[in-house]
Amino acid sequence: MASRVAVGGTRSGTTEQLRRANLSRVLELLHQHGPTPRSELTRVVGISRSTMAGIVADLEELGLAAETEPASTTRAGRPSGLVSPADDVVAISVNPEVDAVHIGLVGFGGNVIKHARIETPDTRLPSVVGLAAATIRGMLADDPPRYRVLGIGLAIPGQVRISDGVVRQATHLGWTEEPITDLFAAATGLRAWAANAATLAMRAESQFGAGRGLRDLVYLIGGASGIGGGVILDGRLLTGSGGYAGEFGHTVVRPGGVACHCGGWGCLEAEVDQATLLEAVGLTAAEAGLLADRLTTSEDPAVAALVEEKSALLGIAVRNALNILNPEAVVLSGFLSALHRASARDLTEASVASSRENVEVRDAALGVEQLMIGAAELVFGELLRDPAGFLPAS
Amino acid sequence: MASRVAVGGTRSGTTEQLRRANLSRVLELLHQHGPTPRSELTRVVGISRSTMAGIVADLEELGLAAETEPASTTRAGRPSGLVSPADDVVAISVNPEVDAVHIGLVGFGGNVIKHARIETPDTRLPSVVGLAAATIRGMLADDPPRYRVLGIGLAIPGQVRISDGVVRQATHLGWTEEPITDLFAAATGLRAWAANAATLAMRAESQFGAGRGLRDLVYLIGGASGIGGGVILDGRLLTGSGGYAGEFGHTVVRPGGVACHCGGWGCLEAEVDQATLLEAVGLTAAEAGLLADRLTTSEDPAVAALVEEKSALLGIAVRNALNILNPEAVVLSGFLSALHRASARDLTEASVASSRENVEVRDAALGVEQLMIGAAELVFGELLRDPAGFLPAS
DNA sequence: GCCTTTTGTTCGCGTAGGGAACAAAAGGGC
DNA sequence: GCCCTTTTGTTCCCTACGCGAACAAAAGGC
Repeated sequence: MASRVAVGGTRSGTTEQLRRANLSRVLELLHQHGPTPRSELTRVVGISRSTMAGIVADLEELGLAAETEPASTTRAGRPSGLVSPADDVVAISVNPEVDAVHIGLVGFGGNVIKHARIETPDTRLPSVVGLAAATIRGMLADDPPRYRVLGIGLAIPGQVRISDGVVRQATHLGWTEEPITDLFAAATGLRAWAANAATLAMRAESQFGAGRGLRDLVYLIGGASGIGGGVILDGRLLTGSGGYAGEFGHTVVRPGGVACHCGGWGCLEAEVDQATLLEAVGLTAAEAGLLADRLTTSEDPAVAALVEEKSALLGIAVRNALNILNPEAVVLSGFLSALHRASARDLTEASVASSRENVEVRDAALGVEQLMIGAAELVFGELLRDPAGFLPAS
Repeated sequence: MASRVAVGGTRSGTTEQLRRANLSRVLELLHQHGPTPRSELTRVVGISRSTMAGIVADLEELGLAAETEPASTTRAGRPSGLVSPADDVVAISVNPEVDAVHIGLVGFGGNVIKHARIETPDTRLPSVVGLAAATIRGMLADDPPRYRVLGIGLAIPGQVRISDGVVRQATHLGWTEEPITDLFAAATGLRAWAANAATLAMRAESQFGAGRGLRDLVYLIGGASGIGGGVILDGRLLTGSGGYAGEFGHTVVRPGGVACHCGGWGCLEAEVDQATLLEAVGLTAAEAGLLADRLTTSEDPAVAALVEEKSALLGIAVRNALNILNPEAVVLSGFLSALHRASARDLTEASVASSRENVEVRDAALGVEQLMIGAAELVFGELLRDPAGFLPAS
């Protein structure tokens, strides 16, 4: 109903912002829905045919879209050209883990073109940067160059200050106050952006996964190191005043309960953790992928009781989130998804009736490519915000 | 940094939206900051002097602003005309309570021009509408007419469906599924909008009270009928997918605790209620205004213990809100403010460190006019969204 | 009294988008 | 197979908006 018009740069030219905003709008549609007939773009955006002609021409000139011959038609009337996002424009995704680095090449629409997992025991930052830079060079070593690279998106398991791309703390990797985007930029000559991995996982699910098409979404992800999450409201990522919103891991689910490393007691993260569940079914940390299956098939009554107890606690956190945020869906990922699938409990029960209407609890839909897509979204998001302003600088 | 350009109506004319957006922007500044020199408007909005001249001229022509003689100058240079919001443009506020109806006349900037409290034991809707309509006629009975009335804003103690202004349920007044805005429109010939009273109280505090100037805000209000609240994120009211976000009253603060009418157990609203506090210090419901004073001055150790217990429970709800939303401030109103002032407890304690940084707990700043201002904001909000589009129809 | 500073005003320019008229490309009926 | 209808692309002109330059106006300072 209402569209948003983002201001391009600091540049003046308010009439110019119109074109920038329209370029952004159209490219966003292509990114989200893939190849689309020009006539449909015209309808959806609600501008005149002549204007849309100019916009598509601009996008073609920028090399961001291509108009191909009309697809097979079904109705009468002159067929409309199919506008597709450029297939040679890519973002590079990097996700450092404790024992490996994931590196990917992702195009428009969350299309993962390449995905490599490079094992390494060395998590020191210079080493990781070097390894990643070499891998990236390898991926792009076509002659003539096959891809136009927009930049690098980094999914970091830790706190990241978005404004300048500095890793404040990534405990598992032993990084503190590292200007990681600058390091990657220097090593590769590409622009780089970084954000928290859980946030990016949500972003991926929201755009192309379980949250596709939803405007209001709560995301909860459970991993070895705790519980993270994020919130999308009215189609936009909730950041909070300091950028630290979405800490569902520290929702109180049992006042006076287990002490949490945050200094509180009874936090969701302290009360419901992956290690306890793994132990109950005899799995190691590396086998976390099998958790859902084991929890479901186990015939041990102790396991059933544990699932029941933990999912009740998760239910309290979900309930609070529903009452406060009234989203369309709650998406569970990681071991929380396993817990949810193993339990018969309706996690929305006992929420205020009006907030339960039409709420759905879903499991994450994107598999191992979740983070590659999320990290790439970080880069594509920059492009989509102002397509004409993004490119000339690269 | 980023300005928002709102789409006017369904009307086309994308270049026209620019002017509409700029009119909106400038009028919003006048509404929020009062009379402002034109040169300052030019600086703040960041457009050229010539454009601002046209915008101010448009606003004057619409009768929404007036440019007066230069104020007393202090620096060199040609003095800039002072642009003021029109002082004859008003919204009418209506707030039905169980034993009375509040009716007000409010101008730009939350300026309450008139405020009447009409006692009535009859809460049946037709009776309330009739009473209000008569009072409104009386307030506007100047000849020639003194005010230009934008419309009526209704602050309802109950659930309201914003989209069509239907009261879904107002238990205390005994209303169910009432098309209240239509009824008021028919009775007065004015346009009407309705919303939940707690939401409007927050809106008032956010614009002109304790939350003035803040972009991220959590609001909690405690009244005789329970605990309500709302959230402002990135300067915008959080509505949720169904419009029922902000139900802090049903945050779980003691799992398995007191049964709540919502069907759950241990909700904040069930665990912390006004009646219990009033009883402890020997006040009646009508004397709720004295609560903060009595709680503070009481020397009864039982009262102190009660305050301690209840504020600890409130703290859990606040903590959850902080972790999930990371706001700049939490504003407490009604008896929650009384409880907060009587307690020495830091309500932000035990939140995740990063979410506590720079968070402030404040008490509501607007007094009895809070709801009059909030209800008027409902109407002014419509005007400000698209000044040129709003007026011609009225 | 003149200079500087700041702001309002006027005028012409560039750009974006709308709309009408026409052209093009498909299907459908006879 | 031809003509009509439908839908869309294209071209051209018009309008609205905002910018910027040049000039005018109104204040303070020396």
